[in-house]
Amino acid sequence: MGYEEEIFTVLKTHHLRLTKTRKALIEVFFRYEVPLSAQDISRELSKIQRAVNKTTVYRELERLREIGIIGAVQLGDRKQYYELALRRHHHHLICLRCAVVEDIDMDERALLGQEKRIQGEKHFTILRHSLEFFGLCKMCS
Amino acid sequence: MGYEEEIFTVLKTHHLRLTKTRKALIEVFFRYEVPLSAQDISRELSKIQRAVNKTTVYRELERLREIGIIGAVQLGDRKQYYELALRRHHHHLICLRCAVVEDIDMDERALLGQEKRIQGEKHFTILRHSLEFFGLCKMCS
DNA sequence: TGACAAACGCAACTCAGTTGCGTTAGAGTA
DNA sequence: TACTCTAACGCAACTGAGTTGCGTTTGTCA
Ligand SMILES: [Mn+2]
Ligand SMILES: [Mn+2]
Ligand SMILES: [Zn+2]
Ligand SMILES: [Zn+2]
Repeated sequence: MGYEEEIFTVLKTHHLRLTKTRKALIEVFFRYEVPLSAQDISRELSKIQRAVNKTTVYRELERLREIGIIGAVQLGDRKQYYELALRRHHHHLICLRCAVVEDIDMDERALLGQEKRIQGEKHFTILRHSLEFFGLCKMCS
Repeated sequence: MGYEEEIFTVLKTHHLRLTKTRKALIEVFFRYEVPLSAQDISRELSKIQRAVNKTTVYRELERLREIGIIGAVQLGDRKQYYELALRRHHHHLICLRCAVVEDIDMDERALLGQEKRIQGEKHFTILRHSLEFFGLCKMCS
């Protein structure tokens, strides 16, 4: 079963319908590898003649996040960004000048070790972490 | 020279005056070890009979950030938080249920190694990183 | 094909932060 | 101490991201 089919199965188990809007919105995430904001989504849907009200976009993003299809990312400005949660865990490089975003894979074994230590010391259950790198991209530095 | 005096010297070199408001605002940061929002600052200033207009708070926070006295932190909600930049580099544990925030120190040697590798591979100049841990605190888990 | 809940659009709203502009007040100088 | 210059301040109006309530439409399943 491909990723898209898997997603549609997840929707079904949550009694979420496969509307044209929802399908188009999920496809937007498949077409971009960078985190997208509500406005990004709106713009992309308009481009393909599937314009929707912004309330729908926000509600949809929240629903997809709740059921784990997308995940929220914070890139340092006041917006929420989202990306497909099925991508393997990774972090981002964010250019402070041109705002370009790049996915970054890294060996997190040391980090997971630290998490384990912190959980023990602080009696805090760590569920997730956010790690983003800010700086200047090739073009801007 | 103590920290406060050092800060006041920095202000002077940037031609920033030592107003009652600015002094009180900086002292608020010294009294709390957790990141503070503009509203937190406003509330604390009101408590000590030094209430100021919110525009002043926002402008002041931005100025202090520009000259490096405070640094911005993002804790997952839509607000900006700030803390004294003179604190040694550290990260945070954030409880997803009660929102309590705790400073966390960790060995970042492995992380700095990864940064070096990324800089080389991606031709991206990393200037800073944000690393926050989300989960459930002792009381909430 | 009918019923029912999910999805949708719209307008009005909230909340964090910003802008323009006129007034007030530190701080260096006379 | 008074003078001057500009940083700092308050206020009102605004912006932009996201939210809410509610009435209407549409998918899905029987
Ligand atoms: Mn990504
Ligand atoms: Mn801290
Ligand atoms: Zn760049
Ligand atoms: Zn808690």
